[in-house]
Amino acid sequence: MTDRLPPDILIGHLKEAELRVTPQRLAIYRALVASDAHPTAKDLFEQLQSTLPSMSQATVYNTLQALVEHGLIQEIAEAHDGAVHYDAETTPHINLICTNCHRIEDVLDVPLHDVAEQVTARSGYQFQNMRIAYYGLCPRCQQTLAADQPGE
Amino acid sequence: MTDRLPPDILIGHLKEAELRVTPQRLAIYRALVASDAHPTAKDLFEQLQSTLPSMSQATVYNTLQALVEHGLIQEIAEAHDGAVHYDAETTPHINLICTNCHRIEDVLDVPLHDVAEQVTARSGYQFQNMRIAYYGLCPRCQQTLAADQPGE
DNA sequence: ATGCATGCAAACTCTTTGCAAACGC
DNA sequence: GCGTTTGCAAAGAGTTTGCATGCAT
Repeated sequence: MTDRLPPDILIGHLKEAELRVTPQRLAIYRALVASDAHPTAKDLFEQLQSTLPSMSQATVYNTLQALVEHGLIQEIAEAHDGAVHYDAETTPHINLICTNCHRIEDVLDVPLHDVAEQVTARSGYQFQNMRIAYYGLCPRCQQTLAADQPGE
Repeated sequence: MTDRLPPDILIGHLKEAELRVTPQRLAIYRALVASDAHPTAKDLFEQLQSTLPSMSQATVYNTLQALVEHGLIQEIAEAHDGAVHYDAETTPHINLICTNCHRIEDVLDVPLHDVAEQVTARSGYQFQNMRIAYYGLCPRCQQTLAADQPGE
């Protein structure tokens, strides 16, 4: 778009945040950016077992915490499953959460600035971020449930 | 406003939900409806210690779970403090979350149906509920932080 | 070389569960 | 009286912490 995109743009993000570039951090960050499943710390830990067998759970938690603090990723706690999920998409957007299968999808193309501006104007808060959790049944689960319970 | 409000409207809600009306349930439900602080289970437990000293924490957790399942209250997990907060306001609205003092306020008068409709149309999801978390600095904390750190 | 990051294990918090006694309907 | 709800205590899950070793800068 502007310059060429180096293959290690994530390394650049880490350096700009003044975080040391360790293999663990880079692997966690890469896995999260590559995923669209909004994984938990445990998900990432298990996924990276094959690549970094010696990595500890604490490192995953510490790293995710560091990335959040430096604004590189965001937390999602809206899944109501007791675990914090993470999201590499840091701009305000909508999370679609299926109350049956508990998957989380992103909706990036519904504009939210109007809502944000209205809230800012009325509340006097200084805007930092916004997250919308939309709870519903995904199309797949609608069909499944309709088939299972024809009466309801 | 419309009719007279009977003092035990909450009892009616419990009965409509086919939940037995126990002193513990009523006290928890009342405390939550009366509060605008979006308390956690532990908050409610501690608050009700003086009224119901024999009540156990498990009862608070069980009761809140039952109230959520029957649609009388809602969970808020967006505070990112590791605990689930609860809200007696069950219509879609915006939660204003101060990232400095961690208080949660409601914004009830910003319309959200447009956003909900757009998402429903694009996603094919069957709408159930929506929750908006707006993160920012409340006016009080803006002043406090400005005074503490004049350079930033 | 300096000091931040990692790995390990224990600790901590929040929440859930099992079971007997108590209570609402 | 029947079946749900409570209270207690223990267990469970997710996350954090302390400290010595290792590694990025």
